[in-house]
Amino acid sequence: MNGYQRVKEKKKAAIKNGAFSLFAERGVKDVKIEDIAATAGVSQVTIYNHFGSKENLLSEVIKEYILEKYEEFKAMLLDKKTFKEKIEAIIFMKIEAARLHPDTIAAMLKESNLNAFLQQFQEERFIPLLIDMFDEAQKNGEVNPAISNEMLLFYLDIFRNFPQEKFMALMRGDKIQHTKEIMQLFFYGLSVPPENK
Amino acid sequence: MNGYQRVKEKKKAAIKNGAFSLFAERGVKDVKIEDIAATAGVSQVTIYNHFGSKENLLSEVIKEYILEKYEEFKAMLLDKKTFKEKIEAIIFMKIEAARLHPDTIAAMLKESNLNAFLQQFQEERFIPLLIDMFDEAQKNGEVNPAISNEMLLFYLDIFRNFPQEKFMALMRGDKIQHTKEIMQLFFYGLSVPPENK
Amino acid sequence: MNGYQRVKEKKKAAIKNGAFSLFAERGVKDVKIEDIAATAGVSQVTIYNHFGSKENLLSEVIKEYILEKYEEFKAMLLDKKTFKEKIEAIIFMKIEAARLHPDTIAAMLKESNLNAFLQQFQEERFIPLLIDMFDEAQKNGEVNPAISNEMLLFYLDIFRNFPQEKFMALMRGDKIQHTKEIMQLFFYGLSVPPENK
Amino acid sequence: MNGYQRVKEKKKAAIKNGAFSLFAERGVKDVKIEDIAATAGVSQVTIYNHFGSKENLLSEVIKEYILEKYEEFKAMLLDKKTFKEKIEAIIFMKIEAARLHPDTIAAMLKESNLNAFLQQFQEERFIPLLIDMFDEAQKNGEVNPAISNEMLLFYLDIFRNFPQEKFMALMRGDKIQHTKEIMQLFFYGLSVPPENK
DNA sequence: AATGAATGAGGGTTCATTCAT
DNA sequence: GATGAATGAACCCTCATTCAT
Repeated sequence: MNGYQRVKEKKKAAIKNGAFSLFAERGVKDVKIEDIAATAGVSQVTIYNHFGSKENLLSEVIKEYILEKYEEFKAMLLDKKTFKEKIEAIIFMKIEAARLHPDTIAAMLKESNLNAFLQQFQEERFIPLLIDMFDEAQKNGEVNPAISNEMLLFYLDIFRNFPQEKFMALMRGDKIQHTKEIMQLFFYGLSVPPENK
Repeated sequence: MNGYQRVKEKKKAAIKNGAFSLFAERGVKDVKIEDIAATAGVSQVTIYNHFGSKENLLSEVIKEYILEKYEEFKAMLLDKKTFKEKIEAIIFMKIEAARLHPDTIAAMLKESNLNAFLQQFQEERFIPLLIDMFDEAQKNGEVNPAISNEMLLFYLDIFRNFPQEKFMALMRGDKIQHTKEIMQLFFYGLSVPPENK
Repeated sequence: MNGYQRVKEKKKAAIKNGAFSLFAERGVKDVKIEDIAATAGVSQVTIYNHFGSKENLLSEVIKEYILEKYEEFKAMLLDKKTFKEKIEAIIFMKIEAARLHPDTIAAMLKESNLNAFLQQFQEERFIPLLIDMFDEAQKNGEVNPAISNEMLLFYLDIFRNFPQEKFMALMRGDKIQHTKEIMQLFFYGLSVPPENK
Repeated sequence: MNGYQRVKEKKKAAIKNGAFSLFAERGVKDVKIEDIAATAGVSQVTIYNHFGSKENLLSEVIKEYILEKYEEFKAMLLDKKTFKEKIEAIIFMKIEAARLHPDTIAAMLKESNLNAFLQQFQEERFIPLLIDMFDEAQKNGEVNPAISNEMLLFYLDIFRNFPQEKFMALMRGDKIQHTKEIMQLFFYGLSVPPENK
């Protein structure tokens, strides 16, 4: 890649970054091309030269975001050793994302026409990683072996999509205590956990 | 109520119902007043005569929806006797709502300027009902008494806001089995429940 | 006229009065039928039953106003004896009108389709009165006999149409002194008046 | 100035000119953006790109007009030597304006939100020029020194605001004779002027 | 005769996108 | 390749007026 192309890629990246932030902050419908152009310090037409349309820009932005998250996620799974650590890390990755762009990511996905892509990505990449993780935990006796794979994924999703504002409010209280409680709820639900008996 | 008023109330109701459905289906921004008018079988101006503005119509529609849900909720709590039944009912109320208007209700609330109203409503009406329910369950030993009120509310919220599409997909499988599993997760988390030991 | 008709006429009068005030205050274009209805305490349709259209209501309102002013004017001319008194009264009638509805009367006339009527009324009724007045004053030596009728009318009009806000501001100062000065200007212009020589 | 700017300025000027004419002819309320766009040979949106809103366009148009008139006025005062010439020129400037846009300028000003600006402009720019002119004329004995500044300004305003249609009608008669008469009225009022005695 | 309800015909404004330099 | 300027297609909302009771 020569110098010229590098500059070009930088511009594209600047546009994408700005667009992502704006989309996440305000929702796709409330972001004008004009805003993205201003944020990236380019003209509106430059955006069209690079991306063709707003919809297209949105798609590219989301794809990049998903890929990035996927790599991060895979690395994390390798890094953490025990099941509990992994679960904890998954939940906190979600929290971090939520803190940065409170729940508009989901809205962004909806506005996009990437359903097929996203589903495929999910099925072929994310889910296998999780299934492996659960399989191992069930073998180790860390997870109730009676629960089906699909239910486990669903359960995890429930925890990964908890309402952010509420969570953030909670975490402004006794953070360590609350974290313990959440993990407890995740592993033992409402019942009294064995170690307390 | 005279003839005029009866007709008027009917029209207003027709507009509200149509507006609610459209808002929930497509998102507020993607619904034109023209669409609502066509759905309700009136002219656009009639909508303005009744509601003043799109924003106002949105507010009224949401307020009505919330109040309705609240009454339904209160009645349900009185009807169900045990804690488990109540929890089950709560989750299934949410599911029913989700089935009818997949997760755009939240988006509607965001577009509205009812934040203050909603928060107050939540704090003064919904939450007291839930706190009472949990208190009683903790006294009865049905719920771990070490868990704080705020954490219990948060936990319930997690379950009430689980991702709909996934849930609907799940329920197209073995419904009874899955329901049992969800309740188990809610009460015992990932751990092996006592009765299975 | 029976009781029924009397009530009806009262309603019409109430509508006209309200309409006149509103038209004069805000300008015809900025007054909605709705406003007039509210001011008169009737429904919009009642206004249509009585007047047929906004334009028509405007016409009737103006006609009535002009006729009233004409009668008042005629009476005043009979009442005042000397030419100076008459001129003074003319100017002050104009001022009074201006104080009540600052310069929107002219705008009202423009919005109406009464040009023909107004011109005829002017020519056949108002102007003859004024011409008589000037003729007499010229015969008495109170007015320069070299000035033509049309120029005299024009000169009078100049004084009757002076800018209101400025005048009102002036009158908040030394009223008596200013009134004297205006009369002096009218009769002697910028030159030093004879009595001061 | 590059090619872009030149074209842009031309377009802006074309829009302003067209807007001014239309506003003056029909009154602000009766001019649609669509009309202005058609007159200037651009699309409606171009007008919004340049001026932001109808109200803003009106303001800019008025401001430009006022500034232009001010410069013209100042130049004229320098050009004319004697007091009488100046007064005559002032009156005829007004007449010319009236001939081009019969008394809708005032209406335009009313519709605008420039009251503060106009008042300041008046007080800081126009009035000082006139005060100087009168001061000098009073020193020279051309004007009755007993008349206060405010009254002189008011008197001049009266003459500058005389009813246009009437004046135009008059001027279709013996123009030179009438002009002489008006000047006479201005300087000597209704009384017999000294030179005729 | 009077009213509550409804409406047709517009008018201002916005925004993604294209044109011309 | 990048930009300033221009635009078509909508959308919200208003108001004089008519309909139905």
